[in-house]
Amino acid sequence: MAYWLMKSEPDEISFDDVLAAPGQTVAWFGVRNYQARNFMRDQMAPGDGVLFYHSSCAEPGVAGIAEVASSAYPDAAQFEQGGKYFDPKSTPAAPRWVAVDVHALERGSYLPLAEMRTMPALEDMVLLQKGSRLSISPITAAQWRTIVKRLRQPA
DNA sequence: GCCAACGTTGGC
DNA sequence: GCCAACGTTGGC
Repeated sequence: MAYWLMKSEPDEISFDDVLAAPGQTVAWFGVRNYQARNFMRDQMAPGDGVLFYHSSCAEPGVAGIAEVASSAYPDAAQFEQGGKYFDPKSTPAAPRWVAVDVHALERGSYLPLAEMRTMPALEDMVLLQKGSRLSISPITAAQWRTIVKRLRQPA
């Protein structure tokens, strides 16, 4: 059982969008970074905890709690010629990029990035390190507990 | 819109 | 294999 923070631009897919999706589940595709891909391919397993993070928006932060709902499978978007996520170097026989399904569980009271930066228990988070821009990053069990507890506090 | 930081590409 | 140039990310 591992824990992850996954970034999404809410203009594209917000946590509420996932809650509203059939089965409260969406495919997490379009990752085009090897480190993030390797986490999905090699380490993610169904049931892993996910913090759903909103990036590139007015107030970045953690919007809700989710879980990994599948193991990694080839990202279909890499084969869609002309599409935003097309990769000419990928082939169906040797797919380069993978996706996983993510299932939304619980919307917390929003935890802004600015507040995360004030929490000593979170100072080692990959997300908070200078220059960090990984779209998927591992978090520790202790960080997970701290954030989930905070998300569950009434606003 | 700016810009720092990072990842990738490609010439050599 | 080096490294400069370029593209992208993402907070502010």
